[in-house]
Amino acid sequence: MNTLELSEQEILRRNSLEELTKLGINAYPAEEYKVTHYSQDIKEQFDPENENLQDISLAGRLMSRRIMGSASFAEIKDKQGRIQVYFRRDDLCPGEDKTLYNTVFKKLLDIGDIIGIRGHVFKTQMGEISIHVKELTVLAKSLRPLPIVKEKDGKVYDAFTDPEQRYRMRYVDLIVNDPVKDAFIKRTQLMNSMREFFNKCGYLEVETPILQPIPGGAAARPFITHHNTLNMPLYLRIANELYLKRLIVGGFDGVYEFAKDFRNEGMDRSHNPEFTVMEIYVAYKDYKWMMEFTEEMIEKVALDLHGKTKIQVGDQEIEFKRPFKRISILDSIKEHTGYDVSGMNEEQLREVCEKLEIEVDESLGKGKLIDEIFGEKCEHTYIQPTFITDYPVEMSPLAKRHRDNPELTERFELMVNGKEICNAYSELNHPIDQRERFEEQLRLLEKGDDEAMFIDYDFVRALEFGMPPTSGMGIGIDRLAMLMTNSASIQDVLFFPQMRPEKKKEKDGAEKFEALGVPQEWVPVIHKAGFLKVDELKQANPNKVFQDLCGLNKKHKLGLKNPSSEQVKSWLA
RNA sequence: GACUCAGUAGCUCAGCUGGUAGAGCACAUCCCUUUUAAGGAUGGGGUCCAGGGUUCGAACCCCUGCUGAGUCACCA
Repeated sequence: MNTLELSEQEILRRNSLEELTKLGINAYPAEEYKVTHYSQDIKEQFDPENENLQDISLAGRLMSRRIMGSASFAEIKDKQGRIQVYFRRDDLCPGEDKTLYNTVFKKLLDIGDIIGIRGHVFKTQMGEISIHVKELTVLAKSLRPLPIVKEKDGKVYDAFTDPEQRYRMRYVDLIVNDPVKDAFIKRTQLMNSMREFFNKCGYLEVETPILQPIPGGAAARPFITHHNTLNMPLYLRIANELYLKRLIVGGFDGVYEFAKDFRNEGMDRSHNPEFTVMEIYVAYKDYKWMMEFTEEMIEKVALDLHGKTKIQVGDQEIEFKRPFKRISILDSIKEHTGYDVSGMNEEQLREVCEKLEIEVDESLGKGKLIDEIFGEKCEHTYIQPTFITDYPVEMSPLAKRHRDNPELTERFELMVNGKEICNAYSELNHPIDQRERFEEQLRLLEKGDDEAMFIDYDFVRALEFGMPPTSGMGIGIDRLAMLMTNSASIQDVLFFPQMRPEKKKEKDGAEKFEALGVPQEWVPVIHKAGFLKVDELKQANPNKVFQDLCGLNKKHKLGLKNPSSEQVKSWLA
């Protein structure tokens, strides 16, 4: 890489790396570095009375430095957090040679470098538990400057906030913004908590195909890919429901999967093209049982993560203590709009939508119309966890008909903070009914509903062998993680949210410039001057090019022999 | 996809009605043996997102594009 492409600070760090090498120090050593303690443990365990922790070693990233002549303070960040370390020249370098302190530590190390230290723990006059360093080892040199974030009394200064940079360079975000790490740790705890809950019940964690010939189990636009050997399209799964139910047919009584699903739809702060859903299916249960099971699971998650059930989300306090409120979707609509839509036909529903000023288009069937009304007028009002139950059969092609009303299904969704996070039913196990419902979806598809489900005949075949009565539930892990970590955006609970690729400026290579007669060593300088392509250079004013090049040569002390203005003119000719 | 806002030093941000770019932190040089977003002095660092236009003159005004954010649409 040509130094012209680097910032001043990057050049300095590369120079420091060379200096280290010259001193015989490998800035990227191969050996294991023995770590005996971590920052937080030290702070908790140190007892000045006992004079414990008198020979410890620790490794991490250098986060700040305060150099005062022959003594210095620095902060090291390891997996547990930050701890202050104290360097004194004559303790680090007891002999005549003070290079390690004067040169290596003070001049050649930078914020961001990864080092290992050995020494004893003590308390400073200011009362901060610190490590007095006797041995210093360079473990990895950092060649790029880190954003410097400072904090005092909980107030953060110069925070690294640009969302684009934070998401594109999550590693930097994680290094400098401490709370970011916590959210991701909580996310993993959340999944562990659920897993523990399911395993205790004896349910089996399984894996099912991500590449599916028929994208079933949900209504959504899939990603399509192609398998070369089979020479057929394959879809990235939008749900794993149909596969898990096949396993119930096969005789497993309880199966669950934490699944990455993919939907080729819009992106915003609660949608990412790939996201994580947990789906669980339990034989011989119904949706009423599943509601209780879900409550218990979510309450447990809240307790495991926060030690309490009341959790702050934005400016709302949400109480996850059981039991949650329950209301049927039709009652909810009646409550919020005054309209009793039960038993209405499509036309009547359209009229209601019109009166409520809800925009609907021709392709919508009965189920979708009801869903529109609910989504528009009711959904956002459910801040505290609420089960919405008994959805119309048209919008639930995989759910069993309600035991009391064949127009409805035994289904519930859990609403929290105005959003759906969970969806469950008594699973439809009547193969003939299932086939008919799929066929109804096909009619919707033909009508223009591009989200209606595909027909999966193998799934119907499985049902024909007989599936026990089963209840299934799916929960959006990202959405739940957002709630549990008080994150406003899904991007805050995904390490690497989907982004547009970074654009690299195209530039012509050296050979194209050399063809004009430009000496090779001048090509990077021309690039630096802003002429990335031969055509751009040719259109430029030769005098300006000449002056720019000489200027850059001087400014960056490149030590090149300046071309004559005639030579420059000849390049552009 | 529509609308709104934003893009200036490594980071956070100023920059008035258009007049050759500023601060804090970071960085460099020097001084300083328990400091606390710790110091003091001095200094270096910029394609003001890109491209066009208006103008004697554009970081600033206009147009187009790129990227991101927000609102909406879409998303059972």
